[in-house]
Amino acid sequence: MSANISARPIRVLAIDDHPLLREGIASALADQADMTLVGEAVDARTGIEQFRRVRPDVTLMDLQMPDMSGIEAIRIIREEFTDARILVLTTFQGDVQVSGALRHGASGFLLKGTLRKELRDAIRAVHAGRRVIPPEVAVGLAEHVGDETLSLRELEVLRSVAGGNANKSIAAELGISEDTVKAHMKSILAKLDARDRTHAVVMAVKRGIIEI
Amino acid sequence: MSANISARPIRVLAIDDHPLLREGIASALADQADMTLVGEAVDARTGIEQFRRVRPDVTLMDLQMPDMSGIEAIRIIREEFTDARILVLTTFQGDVQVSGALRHGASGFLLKGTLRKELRDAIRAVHAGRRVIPPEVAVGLAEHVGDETLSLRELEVLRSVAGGNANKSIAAELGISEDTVKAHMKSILAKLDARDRTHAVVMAVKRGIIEI
DNA sequence: CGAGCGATTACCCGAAAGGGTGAATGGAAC
DNA sequence: GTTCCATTCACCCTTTCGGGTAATCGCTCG
Repeated sequence: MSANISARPIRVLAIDDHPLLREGIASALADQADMTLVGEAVDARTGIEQFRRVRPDVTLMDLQMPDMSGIEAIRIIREEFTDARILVLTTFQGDVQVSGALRHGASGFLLKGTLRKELRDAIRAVHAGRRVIPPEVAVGLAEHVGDETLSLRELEVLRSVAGGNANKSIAAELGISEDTVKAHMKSILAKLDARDRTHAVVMAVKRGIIEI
Repeated sequence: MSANISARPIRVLAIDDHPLLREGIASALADQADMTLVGEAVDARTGIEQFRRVRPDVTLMDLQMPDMSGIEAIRIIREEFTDARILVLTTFQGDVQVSGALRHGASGFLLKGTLRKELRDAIRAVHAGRRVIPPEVAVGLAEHVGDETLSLRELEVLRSVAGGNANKSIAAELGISEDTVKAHMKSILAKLDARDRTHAVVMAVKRGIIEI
């Protein structure tokens, strides 16, 4: 099944703030003739710098990193290098994170429960221009296709709600009337199909819309 | 710095459902003369079985596993083997998870951002009978020492609140009066120092008291 | 056995939430 | 320019929430 037998190996860059996981990736690639790990980075900023320097064929990227969201990093890289192949390596963070990453140019996903062989197959597939979406991720995505997204203002309101603020406080915080906050809340509840503000926060966290 | 130069090596068991991370652990231990990986398991059940079979000196255990909480697995192992040394390898899950693991016999913690060297030093320290608590974990713990814990009933109520249920629904669900639910809510808000039910759910999730 | 605690219920009260409806503004897209 | 949409605000109303206070019951731990 190994492609690239005689061709130059697939050059891989790993961007992840978990040293032991990077170690595992290195080990999974070490004995493969058709791929080689050409760089590692512990955060998004150095990851992007590394990308510019080594120009990897495939980049493995974590979504949660200390300095910047992986999605933002993907956007920046793909803006500069349109043909960059980026595989997101993460625990499932909700459909919104996933669709955001895909929208900004990710080529696929790998859950961290991935086996060595699955990792290697995914790298080859992505390098060959295919998309890699594990079934559980695809299902999570499918559950919310066509859902309306929250507006920026609605996100601000929802984050404040998650902080335990009443509509009146949120109104003061955002410099708008309480009635307006209520209007936003109505829209938020409808869009998230939530029963009350608490449920809305829970749904938003589950779906990767906000973090707490 | 390596202890155990002439003694028999420290026998290590790794229980974690992330294959690549286990690979990283294996790789970090591979070139160490004074320690050896004697077993691996992907879930708590087989992890406990493995423990009984190989009797490791030090066990590395993830807290989130598919079949059983790592804390429960720690309890079971320590009930049978009082002198088992267990190192919890996890992303920080909130003070309640941490204190629960310590209470049930964990010897220490390692965040998944741990370096190879830190992992090896921690294994040696735990094997020597010391506790290993990273500063950030200790700080998280310290912030809530002396806090009252939620009763079982309060947990049931809070989980239902997180599901978007009104007090009246919760009352029906639990077969008690709405006034009783309100009484529990008052206690929950006080114990978690939360401003409203939404805030209470957020705090509880952050602190590892409930999962969503 | 009394003290303490968890669980239960009741009542009163004001504040907050949320549903319905309608409407004005302003910017972006077409 | 007109349509679409986010944002803003208002008024109505009922339901729910949350604070205060007090009491009963049963279990456990000194």
